Amino acid sequence: MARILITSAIPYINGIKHLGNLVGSQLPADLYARYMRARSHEVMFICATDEHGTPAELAAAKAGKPVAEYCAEMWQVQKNLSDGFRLSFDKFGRSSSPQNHALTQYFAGRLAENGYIEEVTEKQVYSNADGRFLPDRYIEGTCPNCGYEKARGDQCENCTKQLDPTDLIDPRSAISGSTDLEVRETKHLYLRQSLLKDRLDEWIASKTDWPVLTTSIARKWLHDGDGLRDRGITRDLDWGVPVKRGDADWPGMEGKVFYVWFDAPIEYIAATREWADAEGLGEAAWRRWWRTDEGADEVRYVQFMGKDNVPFHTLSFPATIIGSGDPWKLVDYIKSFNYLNYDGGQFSTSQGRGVFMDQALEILPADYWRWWLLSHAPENSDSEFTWENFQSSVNKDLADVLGNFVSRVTKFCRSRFGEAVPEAGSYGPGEAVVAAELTERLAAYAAHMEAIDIRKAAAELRAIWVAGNEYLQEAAPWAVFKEDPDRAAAIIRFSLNLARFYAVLSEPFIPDASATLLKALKAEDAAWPQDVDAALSALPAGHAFDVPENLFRKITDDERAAWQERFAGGRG
RNA sequence: GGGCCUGUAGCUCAAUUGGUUAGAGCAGAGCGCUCAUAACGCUUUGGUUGGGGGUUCGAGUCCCUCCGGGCCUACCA
Repeated sequence: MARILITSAIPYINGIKHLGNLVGSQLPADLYARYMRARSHEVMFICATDEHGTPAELAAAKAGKPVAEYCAEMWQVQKNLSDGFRLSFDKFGRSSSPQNHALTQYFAGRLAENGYIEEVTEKQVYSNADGRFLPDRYIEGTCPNCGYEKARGDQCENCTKQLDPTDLIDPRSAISGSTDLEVRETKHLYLRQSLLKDRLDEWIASKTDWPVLTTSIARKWLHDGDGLRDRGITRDLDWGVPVKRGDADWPGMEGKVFYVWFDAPIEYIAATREWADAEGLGEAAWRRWWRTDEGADEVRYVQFMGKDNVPFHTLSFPATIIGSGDPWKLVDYIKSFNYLNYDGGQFSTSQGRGVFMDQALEILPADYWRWWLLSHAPENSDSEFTWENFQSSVNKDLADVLGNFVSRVTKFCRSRFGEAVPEAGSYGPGEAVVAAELTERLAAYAAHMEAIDIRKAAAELRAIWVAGNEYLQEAAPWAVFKEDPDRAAAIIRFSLNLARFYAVLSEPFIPDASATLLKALKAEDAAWPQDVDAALSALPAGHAFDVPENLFRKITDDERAAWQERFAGGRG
């Protein structure tokens, strides 16, 4: 048994996430966590909300609420949706937690002691009307290059030229539209990650088994221009972790907070501490996952994230950990994902285009989405959600192949033998062939899950389901029953055991259907099969069961058409 | 502008990292079965691997070039 630490990129607090966000980190992380638990490993699966930063403050203001209250409410909304999708976090924390405040300040203090923090005075645009400093992209104006009137302070969307906010003609606040802007001096802390460039470079170079997507982004940042640049880790905002040096005040930094991307990854650690605190456990309970001098040297740490998060997880966060000089656990493997597109374009929050987590659960149970999203996870390139594809995957894979297999076996048994596993007859060569095939497929399935090859694992699982229908067709118990009822009994006993076997193997992908099936079969043993022959005898002769309701219903053409229209966007 | 990824059957994706005749699922066609959610099984039709050139005994895979799609480019997170 091993110990596996799994973190999913933490979703931003501002609003409900869409299916692309879900499949980019939380859902595959959940699949992996469930699989590792099923294999009897000790798992710590961590997620949280990322609550700081300008967008959270603006969203709260728009909602007319104090930002703390807004975040607390949105945390609950996201927590409910996580539960709805059966995301099996051991802790769904909050980056605004006291634990994260303390740890973030601690890390900053350690980095300062070790010479990795620099104080820099710089000029930034301040909006008098908004009463705040404006991030570059919150300043709009006319592009000096192409004349586009809605160019942002960091880049012109029209001509793609990179800009400095002071380049803009007629600059105004993107928040209020106010032109009452001025340039003020402000002091910030910079993380001197350039000093760690060689160590990070060496570390990344050693990760030869990581996805290309992960390492190529890291290498680009390490080698672009003059190499890895230092990074500002503080902001002039109200909502965030106050800048402190450990427990001590930081002279000159009063009223400032740490930058969201400094405190967000630290929340992985802090959330584990939140878990330990909530469980009434001591310090050692969380530290054994994170401190290599306190047990974490035996931990395998795997992170899941969308490609936009890669630089922070491959560079900034490791720089924070290495720079602390403490034996904190560094990530062992990073699984990164491309984006999921929606029906020929992108998901769009502002245009209401695409399916969002709350809407998805309104129209269909979580398993339907989990299956489609995971079996089409954007691992190698951006992938595409279409309603036609979704409908055919759900109807074919879940309803026809798996659901109908369970249905035909349990109902046939009920009508011929009653609602208990039939006793007569014994397994023969036909069953041995299937068991041999399944032994091979089970090994392949496990190998893909270990390697986090999600689509391949899904394809293998489907093939395992199909094997049941092939067997049933070949064995034809409905015909055999007329001549040799004992033989038919053995076939059905084997098939009922296949159904239990499927419930166990499918749990990481479709936990609800798996639970429903196990319950109907009254199966006490849901352990991962060590031996396929043994597993296919787990339900003994005479074992009573219930015929379950259909595990999955089909999506009709009318529903598909209606949903396609409803989620097309255009603010309708 | 720079960097990276990507283009394979009507659709969604594979192809053991340069190795026989490029494979699956869905959709289409035919046959079979009647236990089951009009479900299942078997057979089968679909490809100049975006175009062109090159390296090699051998290229979907490597190189050059052109065309298309996407992401990143450090103050959104």
